[in-house]
Amino acid sequence: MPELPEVECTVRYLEQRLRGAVIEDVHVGWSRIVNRPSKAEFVKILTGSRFKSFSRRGKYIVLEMIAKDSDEKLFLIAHLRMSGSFDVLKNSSLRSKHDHIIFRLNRDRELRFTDVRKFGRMYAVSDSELVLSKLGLEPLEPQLSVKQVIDAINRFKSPIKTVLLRQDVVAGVGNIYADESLWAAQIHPLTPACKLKPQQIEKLFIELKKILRKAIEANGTDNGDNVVYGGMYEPKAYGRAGQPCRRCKTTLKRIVVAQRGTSFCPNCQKR
DNA sequence: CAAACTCCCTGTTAGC
DNA sequence: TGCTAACAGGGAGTTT
Repeated sequence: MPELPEVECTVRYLEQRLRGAVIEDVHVGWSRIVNRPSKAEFVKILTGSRFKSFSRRGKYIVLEMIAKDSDEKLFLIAHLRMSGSFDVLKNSSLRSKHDHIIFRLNRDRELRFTDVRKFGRMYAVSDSELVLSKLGLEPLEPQLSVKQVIDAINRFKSPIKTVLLRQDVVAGVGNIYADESLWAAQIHPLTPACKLKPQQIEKLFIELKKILRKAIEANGTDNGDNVVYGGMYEPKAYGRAGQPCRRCKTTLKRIVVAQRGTSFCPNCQKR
């Protein structure tokens, strides 16, 4: 499932391929993916618009557009959820049965949104905050301080993994990088967040940033489900239950936390 | 208020 | 072999 690094890679991919491109037509094959406005409005607003800037907030892809005949701001925002991905292709190339939204572009190209599970969501809004306002701290934001992270995390008594997954606390962390950072910081996923010492949270924060940067460089994690662009990040904990810990050789354990499969090392991630 | 559960989807896998 | 049922999982919404 795409998380912060995979989304970041997608944004870079799109920026490379879509700079200056114009949307000539929009085809919506599965309406539920368009969250707001209505399907008809979505198509109408975006037709004739031009890509202006490319960014990311948490797991959201934020594309600023130049509207066709309006001075109002316009953002095309997308969330890949479980299995969504974007591709920019020649319009003559073969379509997949899971291509649910197709933006026809100038120069005989198409931006295609493919999503097997159909959980992905798109928004066309004049103010990006309408979609992004509830998001929490941006982990790779350079100005973000350790104190801010400690304050954000320490007030919860729920398990630290549950807190890491909350997008309104820290944005962009999902199941993969929650397990990875907890393993790296040697913290048990069920540790109540408020019981963590500031030093532990600092370590967790530092490891999380390291892992996210490394994963971005590696083009993300390839977990087979969604097609990311050849992700080469190799998880140390995520998805490795039953296999030996890379630090101590103990067999990694699988438990369920917040309805999510969780792998950790029972030896070096003690409660 | 937080925590737990439900729903949306379909490919994959386990079970019979 | 071929079928069905369980399962996974991000996040919004609902219930506890």
